[in-house]
Amino acid sequence: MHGHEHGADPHHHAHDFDVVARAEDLCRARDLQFTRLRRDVLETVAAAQGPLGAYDIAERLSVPGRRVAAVSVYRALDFLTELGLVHRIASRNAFVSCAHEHGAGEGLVFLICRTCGGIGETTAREFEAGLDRALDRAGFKPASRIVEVEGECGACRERQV
Amino acid sequence: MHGHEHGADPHHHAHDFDVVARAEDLCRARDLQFTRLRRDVLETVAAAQGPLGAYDIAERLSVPGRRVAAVSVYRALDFLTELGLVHRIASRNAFVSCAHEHGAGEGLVFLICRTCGGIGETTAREFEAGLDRALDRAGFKPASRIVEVEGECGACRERQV
DNA sequence: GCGCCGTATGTTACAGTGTATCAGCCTTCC
DNA sequence: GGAAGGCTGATACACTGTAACATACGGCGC
Repeated sequence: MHGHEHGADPHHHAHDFDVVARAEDLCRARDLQFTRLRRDVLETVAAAQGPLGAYDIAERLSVPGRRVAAVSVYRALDFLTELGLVHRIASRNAFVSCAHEHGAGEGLVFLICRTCGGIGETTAREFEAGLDRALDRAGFKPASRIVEVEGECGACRERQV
Repeated sequence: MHGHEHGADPHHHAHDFDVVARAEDLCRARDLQFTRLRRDVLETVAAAQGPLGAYDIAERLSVPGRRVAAVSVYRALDFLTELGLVHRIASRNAFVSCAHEHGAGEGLVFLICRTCGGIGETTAREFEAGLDRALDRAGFKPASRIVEVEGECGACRERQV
């Protein structure tokens, strides 16, 4: 599993090549800089099969003559995460790219496959609504949510049948 | 916020002193050892107002003459987490104690307060059901779930009105 | 041109998180 | 007594993340 499932109709982006185009649009629209480093980091994450750690990214971007420090990668990742182009997987301390548009109340869920190590996504509005009710009961005012499920993705289940 | 909210009727344990008793029962029932280190770690986590990192715990347990290494704390935390006596907060790399009984299909949610830094809990079966449907649609077979919400807890909201 | 300022990046150092490995200790079981 | 297994200690190491400061580059006013 190295793409994304989205909503009730899972579909896969084997390459996610359009993330960069989306990044350019977003940055133009908001008058932000889409620099070389940010592009490199985004492309690296998008090209990866699974989630990448910041130091992995730094290593992949470092070639003899140009060394990219992890701290620079973190800054680029912060920038990209802010724009929603990259997601952080808290339970793995790693990052994945994402070309989707994400709206509020969408109920974004990350699916972490134990077998292939890939990260999928799905959304569930109904679950988001149920969560909101629970938060309301508890008197808690939410600002951000993290929902991560570990298990086995469909592709890996089929493969081992 | 330094207790736990549970279900529709939030209640607080200011001290969680009964966690240790629960640990003893559990270990007796399963023929596991509730050693001094494990007890110390559990008591330290339970006594804390907010989540504690493993190194924090190690430091608090270390006195001149007895130094507790972080690695020992990790082992004890693994043990306690396995029993459900301690929860790991993935987005904070930290741990909290918990005296509840947790059943399957319960929909456990961690509430992380930005203001006081405390960790609350709530549960929402309906939300769990919605999540299960979304996972089913995506063809994903779940093994474990992490739901963490960051925001502002009820106590802090009242305090600043 | 020149200086100023804000943003992005480079560099180093450091703090925090987590695991691997080996050794010793203690209890239990034969 | 001796073997085996579980727990802890100790050291080293890898990985994750941030703080602090310096530098480079581009725009803008003069």
